[in-house]
Amino acid sequence: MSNNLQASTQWVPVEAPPDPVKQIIYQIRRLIQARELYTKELNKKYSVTAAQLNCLLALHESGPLPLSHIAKLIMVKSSTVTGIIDRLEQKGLVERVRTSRDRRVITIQLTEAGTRLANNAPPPIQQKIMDGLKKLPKEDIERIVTGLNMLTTMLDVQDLEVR
Amino acid sequence: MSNNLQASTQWVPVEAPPDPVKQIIYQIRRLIQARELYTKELNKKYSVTAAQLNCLLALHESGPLPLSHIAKLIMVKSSTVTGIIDRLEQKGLVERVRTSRDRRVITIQLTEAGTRLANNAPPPIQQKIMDGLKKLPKEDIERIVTGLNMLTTMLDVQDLEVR
DNA sequence: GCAGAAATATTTCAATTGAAACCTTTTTTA
DNA sequence: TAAAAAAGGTTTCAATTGAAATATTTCTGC
Repeated sequence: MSNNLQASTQWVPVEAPPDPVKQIIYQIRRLIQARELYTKELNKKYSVTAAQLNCLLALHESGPLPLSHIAKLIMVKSSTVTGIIDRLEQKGLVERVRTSRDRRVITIQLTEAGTRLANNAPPPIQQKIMDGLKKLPKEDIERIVTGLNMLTTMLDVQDLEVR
Repeated sequence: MSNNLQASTQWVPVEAPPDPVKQIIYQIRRLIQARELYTKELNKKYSVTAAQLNCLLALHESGPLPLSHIAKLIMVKSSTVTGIIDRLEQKGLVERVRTSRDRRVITIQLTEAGTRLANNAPPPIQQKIMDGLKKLPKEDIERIVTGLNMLTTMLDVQDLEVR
């Protein structure tokens, strides 16, 4: 994240845990925190949150989309998307239309203002990660991919049980 | 996460992106989602969320703590902790006391019920990750650690700028 | 064709999250 | 010592998130 955020270190632990397994936990928490701080900063500077920006960019890239499709693209539940679209609509950046033959489907499309914003949009955090990653050698990227893959696979497989 | 969650696949994309950099973004999102789903499930089954559980376990491990110290341990802002402690206090699991000589400090301590719960607590998601990780060979763990390290370092360094 | 199942979207709800403003108390500085 | 700054907590606020319940529409099986 930005350096000033780095400087406001209220939450930064005194030292990183030495146990590698705990390190991973710690790094994941940092990842999530980075995302949270980023969206607040984004909202302050551009009046758009990360989730909203993701919607806008998805629409900009793929054209008008049904709400459920947006949900899949940005990987959140549809009840969450409803709220995000509500706020984007209030700002006049998108609109809900019923163009589909299937009358259950609500299609979301960018307004002119929305398109303008999407064109001059600040980078979403994904972009920041991408920019950073591209500077790394291929082996490192491969390493990160496989590592994360193992992690998420693990989380999907395990069941919730009392120890 | 658990298999039944795997089964309710509304948000699971049709296919994982092939570009390694995009894969990383995707895996991170899955990581975050896993955490979110886990806390909901936890709350449904045990009436305690992940954040609350983390507080309880921190107190159980380290004894009574000032609020600001808890914030550092679980890596969230103090305004967030206030809310979490509020809810734990309502459930009678912790209590606020003023034992410190410094009268600004509020010390949080487990009640008997809180201690009981901490002793029979379901595993926090950290534990699940740890359990899974421990089964992996050391090189893999090392790989994940370094990969995540590079990622978070990257996120800390970069600045928020319009492209 | 019709009853029941499935899909799409919304509403309501509670929890989390951090910023900002604020209060109280302590420490620093002049 | 008095004023200013810093530190610990709380309050208020808006956004995100997913579950559950609901309404509407479409699809399926008979």
